Amino acid sequence: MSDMRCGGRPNRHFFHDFAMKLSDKYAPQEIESKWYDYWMRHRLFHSEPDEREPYTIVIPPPNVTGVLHMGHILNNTIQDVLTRRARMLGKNACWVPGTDHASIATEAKVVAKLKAQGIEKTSLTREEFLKHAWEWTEEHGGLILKQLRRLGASCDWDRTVFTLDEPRYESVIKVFVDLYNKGMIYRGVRMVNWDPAAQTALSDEEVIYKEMNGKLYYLRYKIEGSEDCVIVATTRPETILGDTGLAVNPNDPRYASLKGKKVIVPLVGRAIPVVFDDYVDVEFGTGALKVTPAHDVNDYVIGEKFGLEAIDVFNDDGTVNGKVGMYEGMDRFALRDKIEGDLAEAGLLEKVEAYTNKVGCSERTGVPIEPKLSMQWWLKMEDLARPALKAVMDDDIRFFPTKFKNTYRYWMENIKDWCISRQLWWGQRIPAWYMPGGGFVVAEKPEEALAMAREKCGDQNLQLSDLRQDEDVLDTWFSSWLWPISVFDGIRNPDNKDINYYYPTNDLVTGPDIIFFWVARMIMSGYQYRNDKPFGNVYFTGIVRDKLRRKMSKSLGNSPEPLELIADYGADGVRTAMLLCTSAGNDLMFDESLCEQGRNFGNKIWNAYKLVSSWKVDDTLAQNETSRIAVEWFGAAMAQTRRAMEADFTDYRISEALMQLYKLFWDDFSGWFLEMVKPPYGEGIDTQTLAQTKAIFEQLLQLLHPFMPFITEEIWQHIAPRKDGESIMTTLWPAVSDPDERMLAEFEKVKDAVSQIRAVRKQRNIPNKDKFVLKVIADENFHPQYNDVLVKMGNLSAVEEVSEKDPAAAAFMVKTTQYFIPLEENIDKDAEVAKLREELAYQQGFLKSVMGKLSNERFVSNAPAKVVENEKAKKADAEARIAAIEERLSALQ
RNA sequence: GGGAGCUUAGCUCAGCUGGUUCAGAGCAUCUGCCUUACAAGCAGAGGGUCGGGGGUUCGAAUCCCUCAGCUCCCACCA
Repeated sequence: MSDMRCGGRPNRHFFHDFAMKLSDKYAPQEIESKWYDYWMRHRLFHSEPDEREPYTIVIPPPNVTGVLHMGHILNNTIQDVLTRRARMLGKNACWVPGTDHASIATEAKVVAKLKAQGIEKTSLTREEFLKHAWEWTEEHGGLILKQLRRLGASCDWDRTVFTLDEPRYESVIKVFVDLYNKGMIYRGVRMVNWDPAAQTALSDEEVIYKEMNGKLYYLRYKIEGSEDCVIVATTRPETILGDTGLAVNPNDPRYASLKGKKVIVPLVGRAIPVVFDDYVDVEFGTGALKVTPAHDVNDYVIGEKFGLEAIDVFNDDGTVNGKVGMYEGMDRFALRDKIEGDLAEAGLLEKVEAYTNKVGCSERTGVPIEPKLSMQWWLKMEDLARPALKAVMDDDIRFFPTKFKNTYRYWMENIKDWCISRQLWWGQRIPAWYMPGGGFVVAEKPEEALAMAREKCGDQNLQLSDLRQDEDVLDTWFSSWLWPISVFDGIRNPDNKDINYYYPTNDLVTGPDIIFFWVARMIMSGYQYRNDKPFGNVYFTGIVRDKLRRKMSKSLGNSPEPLELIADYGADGVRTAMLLCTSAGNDLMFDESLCEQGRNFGNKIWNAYKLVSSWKVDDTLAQNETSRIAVEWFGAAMAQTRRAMEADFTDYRISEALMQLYKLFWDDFSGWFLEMVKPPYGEGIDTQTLAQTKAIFEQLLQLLHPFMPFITEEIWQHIAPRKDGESIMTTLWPAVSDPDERMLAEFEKVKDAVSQIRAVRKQRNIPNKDKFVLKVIADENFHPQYNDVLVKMGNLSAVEEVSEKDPAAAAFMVKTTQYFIPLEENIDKDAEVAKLREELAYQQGFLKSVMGKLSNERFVSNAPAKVVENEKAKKADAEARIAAIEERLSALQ
């Protein structure tokens, strides 16, 4: 993109030098790295506790080996805007960055990488594997945080942490031991979601249901001692190996005769009892359900109820084990096809239908989950959930948008215990040690465990080597749920300076997809370990989609590469693009053309600065009236915007806040203010106006800085002399003040008049250079104090108050005021008359509707007085306009 | 199967507790302009019976009912 600066010399800027030639177009590339380095060099992002009010955000930690995608751009742009704004409001802003070890995802990547090198994980010891994993982490780790710097993220990088670094590791272990000692963690055999690819248990939240095209198989189960059979529909015929029962609904007359009977499992030959349970849906399939307690959650429940055996027929990798003595070693999906064939051959397959159903799949590996009975560690959730639910329902923690409160409540009220153990190596290893004679002890350190074991066993000669530590690690979320506390080391040192100062944090910016995984659990841990909420507000972002509403994904290839976008449009441009199309909780349709808009805005700012910097002071000049008004009016306009932005930020309508500024800068500042104070060609500008313009420009830059940090710093550094180490980011935002509403309203009329003058010029083909006198019949909507503005902005020779209408003129109205532009050539009477009639008809229609209301007794008696007054004013207004139009019409004819 | 949300200009969306900030914004479009900051620009203009139907009300984009379409979340239908 070096051709972006074609024609211009390379931008080389020096502090305090704003007289030199600036390039035509804003070239963000070198400017951005320059200022980021400057901010870093002066440690401007760093925060230490002090007497100021803190403002804290903890980053949702991205996967340590992840790379930046558009979702990160969105999420982190918002966090940066919030952080920079807070900083400029005088708060001690601290945005803590970090990464997540992402146990399953990272372990899977490392396993795959080793496999590519011909190394099987199973051939490695735990220590060897972890060494590889750490190497991988160090090689790829933290790249994403470096990429965030390109975006301008003002994180306190000195505070960068990792969920698996030593303090965080120890914190997790400490919490595990504590919860165990409180009786909230237990070990037990339960039906878990088993991922045969990763070979680990998963929590319910890690299972996603995918619609899959499959088949519904109708199998024949012979009734023992009879030639009849029961037809059973199933989507998983391979699980017949584990069938230990057949269930039918007790109210189903078709099967009433089966009471006390047994049926024979096809191929397997096992005789299994028929049980009667309401769970069975008479409508589905044939109304008969095969029961496989070891491989289906519902079947497990039925099995428990009727004392059916649970036969686990699969190995951990999803292949058939030797328990049944058939099909041993086959993969579960290969088995399905094989069994279909074998059943058909044996005449035990009634029919097969196409069938789509939802299959639970692993969030990480994508393979279908195998429900499996397994010994795991569990965390009781009931007590944890209670205060966490209350906090959100009472708006102690506020959700944006609020609709997620419902989702949250439903989950919290139906919460199930959390399976926290994972059969992986990459993560915090569960601090439980098994004793030779059975039983286990839980302790933070091996030595403590040994002491406890000796105590428990009554054997003082017991050695550490006699104990066997649990092989499993903890769910990644069991470390990230402590994040707002652990980043400040508040678990290990609950009374340290940082945690006491920064906690609770202020805002959390994250996606609704992890509301249960992460948000809810952080709230729980917050109350458990700090007795306080972890954050005050949660801003839920939407999903970044392309303009066709498709989710951005690698496979579709519809996701732009963020760093390329930044290279092409500048970080400020990309940030602006993101912010322009986002609102809390709504998906956003991202289109690269938005980046153009963002870039164009940067260019607009750049050019405005170029203009101002080109002005030469003429200190013999006094400030003219137009400039005086411009400064005063713009102050009011800026105050109005400032106030509106404050409201927008309160509601986290960040897109709106930026749009307010966008319009203020583009329309009001560039289109009106600068044009008003701009000196005529070849002339200088008075000292006061230039100073005031620069002061205004600086304030605009300050307001813009949280959104567009780079360009605002660049110009701010140019616009006035700065010391090394000074930065716009540490200045204070202009305070909120009340705008001069009266002036704003009056000025709107002036703008309207100017606009109409320009329209007349265009309609009549009057060149912009040609000056003329504007005549006006003054009334209460005309404010002569702005005549100089009208003259300058309308390019008039003068404004003249008259009392007579000028029929030979182009006329227009602002509110009730009539203006005339005398024309040298005769006007097109017919066209003018037609136009006036059209306007007349509109006004008459308007008047009629107003009169309709006012003549309606019920309206006058029921509506508030204020509303009625308003209608009366509208009536008077319309009447005045109609009178004016009619007069003009008669003058023309 | 339950729950939540959405439907307003060509596109993306604002419109809070019904009444001149009610029909708006940005982008896109059209028409003029290379006007000495900016064509990545300037000036002007067009464009919507607020998803359909019904109701409440003096008055509905706004409240209620109903239908249609879309989206998301939760749930064990084999």
